[in-house]
Amino acid sequence: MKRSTLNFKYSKETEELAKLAKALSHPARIIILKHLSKLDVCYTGDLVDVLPLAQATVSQHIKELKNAGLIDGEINPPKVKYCINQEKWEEAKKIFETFFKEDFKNFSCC
Amino acid sequence: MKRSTLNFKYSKETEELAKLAKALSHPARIIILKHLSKLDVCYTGDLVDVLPLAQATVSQHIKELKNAGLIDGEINPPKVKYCINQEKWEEAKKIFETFFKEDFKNFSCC
DNA sequence: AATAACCATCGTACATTTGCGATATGCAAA
DNA sequence: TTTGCATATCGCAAATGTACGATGGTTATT
Repeated sequence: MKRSTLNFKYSKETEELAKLAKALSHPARIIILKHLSKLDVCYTGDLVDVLPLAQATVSQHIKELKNAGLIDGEINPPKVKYCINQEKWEEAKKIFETFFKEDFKNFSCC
Repeated sequence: MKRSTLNFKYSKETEELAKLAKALSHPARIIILKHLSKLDVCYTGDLVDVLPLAQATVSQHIKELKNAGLIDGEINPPKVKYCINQEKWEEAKKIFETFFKEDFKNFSCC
């Protein structure tokens, strides 16, 4: 997609926040993360059971969470075990915290 | 879109988090929110100046943030003044905080 | 070797998002 | 009244996201 301002780059910080937010922007992916946070182990089949979606679709959502770095998968055929990536999760937490910590100077704007 | 499980509903909480995350899922919208948090007043033109996008596109992103409830606009022709909706902002903050506060039971999973 | 179980990936269809130029609106100034 | 300014909205094109059935690969079981 074209940019009206040439060579413009969003900051790494901004890009990362947007990317993480996008990973969280679908209810199914929220459910997956919540589910993973409550179990010792978790297989794809477990997730298919708690979601109103076909196996192929769940697998796709899992893939996106992996791409965002929020979860890891351990292949143990014929099953695949998933879990939250602690390090990335803490990073995400901090990024959102920082964002929402912004001070307001416009208390009486609108 | 069809659901493989009939009558399934995501919880209000989950839906709201996903909705807010979607609002934050584009770098331009992050910039807009950050910019608004730093100024007493802010007009559409100011935002067009700091973004690599055409006026029509910026206007569209503003509209989405309004739809998410995160910002308010005060029409004052020919300009429109924008600001962050404090109440919604605090609500969003809490929702993300709660989500990231999840305890982990799978520390040694993968 | 054949079968079954679990899961990722492919191909496809449709919906949504993103972006832009053009146009419309509403007010202020000339 | 005409002009100009700031902005929203429209109409369109391209890109991306969402969902599914079908297929294929890997391992365990028979």
